[in-house]
Parts: sequence; C-alpha cells; structure tokens
Amino acid sequence: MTDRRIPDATVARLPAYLQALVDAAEAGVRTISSDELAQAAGLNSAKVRKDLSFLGTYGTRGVGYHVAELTTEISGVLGLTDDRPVVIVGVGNLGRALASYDGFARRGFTIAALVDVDPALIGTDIAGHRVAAPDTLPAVVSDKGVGLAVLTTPAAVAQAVTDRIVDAGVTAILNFAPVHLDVPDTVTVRTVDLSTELQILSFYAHLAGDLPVATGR
Amino acid sequence: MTDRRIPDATVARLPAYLQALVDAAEAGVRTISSDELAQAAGLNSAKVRKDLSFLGTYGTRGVGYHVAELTTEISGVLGLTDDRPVVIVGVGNLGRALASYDGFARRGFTIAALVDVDPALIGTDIAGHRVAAPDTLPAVVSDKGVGLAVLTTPAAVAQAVTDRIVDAGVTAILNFAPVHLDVPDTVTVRTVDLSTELQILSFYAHLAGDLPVATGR
DNA sequence: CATTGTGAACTTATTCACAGCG
DNA sequence: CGCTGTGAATAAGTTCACAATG
Repeated sequence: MTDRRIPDATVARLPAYLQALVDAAEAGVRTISSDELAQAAGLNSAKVRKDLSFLGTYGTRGVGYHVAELTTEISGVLGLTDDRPVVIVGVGNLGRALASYDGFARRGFTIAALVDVDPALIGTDIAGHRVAAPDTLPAVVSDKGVGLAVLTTPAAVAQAVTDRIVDAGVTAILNFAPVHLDVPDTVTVRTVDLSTELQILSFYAHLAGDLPVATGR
Repeated sequence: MTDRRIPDATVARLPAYLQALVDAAEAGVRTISSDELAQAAGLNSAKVRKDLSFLGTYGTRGVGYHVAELTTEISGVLGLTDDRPVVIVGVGNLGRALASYDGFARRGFTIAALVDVDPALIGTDIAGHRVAAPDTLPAVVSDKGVGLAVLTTPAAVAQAVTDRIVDAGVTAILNFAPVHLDVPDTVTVRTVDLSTELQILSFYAHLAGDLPVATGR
C-alpha cells in the first residue's frame, strides 16, 4: 500500500461507485457494504473492496462504508470537488445534443464555451450558449481554467482542431470523431466512437447466433 | 492456435483495423504492413500482429497483409457482411442526434425504427423516420431481423425499457443511460456514459496537475 | 531481406479465501 | 458475527525477440 498509484481499471470504475453513493445518499442510506455497492454497479464485492483499498482505508469491518465520507473521498480523487468547466468544439448534431444534455451539469461539468468554425453558426445561441469562433479558445481556456474539451467535429478536421485545443492549454479530450488523435503525452484522450461500439456489439450478437439480417427466413 | 476464441481486447480493436483498411483501400493501397496498420490505429505493430493472428493466417512474410482480403475477413468476423438493422429507443436530444448521424449508415447500420413512449412524438418524422410506439417493437424486431438496439431513454426508465427490448428479441444493446442494466447473459450490453467519461478524464487532468477551476489564481 | 507469426517473459487485472477487526 | 482489507493464486492482456518464410 506504499504505492500511491491507482490502476486504470479502478479509475474507470470510480464514477460508477460515485453514482451508486449519490443514489444511496438520496435514499437516506448512511452506510453501504461492498456487496451493495457491487450490486448497484453490476460488479462483484471483491472488486469493489480491492478498488476502494487503493484509495485508503475508508470502510468499517462488520459495517461497511460511510456513504458521505466515501463520496467526498472519491470526488476528491477524481478532481470533482469544484465545478469543472468544459468546452464543446464542433456544433453539429452531436455537439448540440451534448450542449443540451443536463447530465453534464448535474455532475459538475459546466459548459464554458461552444466553439465552431462555421460563420453561420458563430454568434447564434444554442441551448443558452453563444457559439464562439475557434480563435477565442485560448482566452476562454485560460480565463476560465478549462482543462477538458469535448470534440465533436467531423473526422477530417479532428486532428487539426485537436492541435489547436492542445495549444490552447486543454489537458484532456473526449473525442467523438472516429479517428485516432495524436497528442503530446501530457494530454489524455478518450475516444468514444459510436460506430465502433455497434461493431463490437455486432460481433457478440453474431457470436450468439443471431441472423445477420432478415433477407430470407 | 487451436483456440477458436478471440480475446475481448482484440475484438474491441477490430473496428479500428477495419477503418484503417477502408482508408487504405480508398487511397489505392493494396497491401499494408502491421506497422502501417498500427500507425493508423495508434497502436504498436506487435499488438496488431497478435490480434490478427487470432483470426488466422492472413499476412505474407516480407510483404504485409492484403488489404481487400483482410477487410473481408474482419467484416465477416464482426458480422458485418450484410447491413445490420438497428432500433433507437428514446427520442430525446441524443436519440435525435444519433438518428441524424450518417456514420452509422456509412458503416452498415440502418435504422429500422425510432421508438418513444411520448404520444406527442409518436407519428412525427425525425430525420426521415416515423417515430413508433413501444408496442410495435416485437413486430419490427422479428420482421426486420433487428439484433441491436440503441437505448437513449432517461435513466429512470432504462431498466424497464431494456426488459421490453430484450423480450422483443434484441441480443445486443448500446446503452447511453447512466445506469447499470441487468440482462440475461444471452444479451450483450455496452454502456457509454458521457459523464463517466468526463469524470475519468477529470482524474487524469487532475493528476497532471491542472487547476480544478479558475477560482482565484 | 523485410515482415509475419508466435512462444516466452512480463505486466495488469480479477478472483479467491481468510485472517483481522469493529 | 459480519464485513473489510489483502496477500496469494489465477487469468487476461501486452510486449519482447527471433526463428520462419514468401
């Protein structure tokens, strides 16, 4: 336990624990066991305990974890103690949908700016935000302390836009463009490719023996 | 190599290889090395070779992989040789954005139906599709051979809707609701939670030492 | 002779199982 | 007694490194 490092797989599950804890708190529960947490997150209790042990010793044997205390701890580890401003770059269908998505705000992510290159969009109002030009990015990022960007541009321009975002000082990017992005290793990228997800699912559906398509039978 | 099973981690990368191969074909390339594939997908060549070796022996030593042949092979493994019909369940902001997203169609996923419970939406036209009532699901699924569903309902109803989708005969679900879904183990679920993704990124941005928010300094 | 295919080494992640403790 | 915390065992994934070969 002298190792301060939290495994990637654990980090990826912390948000699920946080969600379960918030739900539990809303239900008036003060204490929760690793098994109940596992249930809520669709995992097993051993994994939960191992994960939480990387954060330190927050449980009480025979009782479980104190909901409020563990919530604070996980929020702290994830860097969510204050609201985190986010910029959305690319205001197409998906960018617009994300700008209107209240789940972000509910979990502490506020939209600091919406950015697009299209002159017809710049200055218009989307979901209560004025669309800004790309050259405003550096100022917004440094003025509002933006660390996170959501990239929803077409694939063809994604790398070029990424370079600008990184230059502006963003250190983490949620990429919805279906391309691999090259960034300096000071920057973290997570790519969510909707077609890729469907293709992976297609593999397992196919494996399970479903018919490829209804041509015939 | 007597094991017919393809590791999950490999399956998750096959779509990226497929994309790289399609791009290569469009550029007129007939043959591609593991290193070039790795480059395009943001991986290393050893991983590419190991992954492809699970599919069989498709490379030529000293030369590389035949682009067209490998494309066919991966498409087959992923079950993408025919178009795959998909239903989108939940026509809120995100459902609408996905219905309009041309990336699905371009990769062989056609929208078989848009479904919502809201009577005000049922019968209206969204992105060229007529919104249907949930009770039409079983008929659509069996008539069109739908195996995949995209779930974009609010979290509160996601499990109930999932139960209906599963009953209707869908075997794979792409879930955008921020909850764990319980399904029989004949059904595969992949959950994409946008807030979770941002929270994970927040951790790494935080680690890298960015300021949580611009309050002060 | 460039590049694949793959055992072997290594690293990371998961699960087991039980001692430790409130 | 119930539940955590954790070493030890197992499994999955990645990287190395090199013989095999078109």
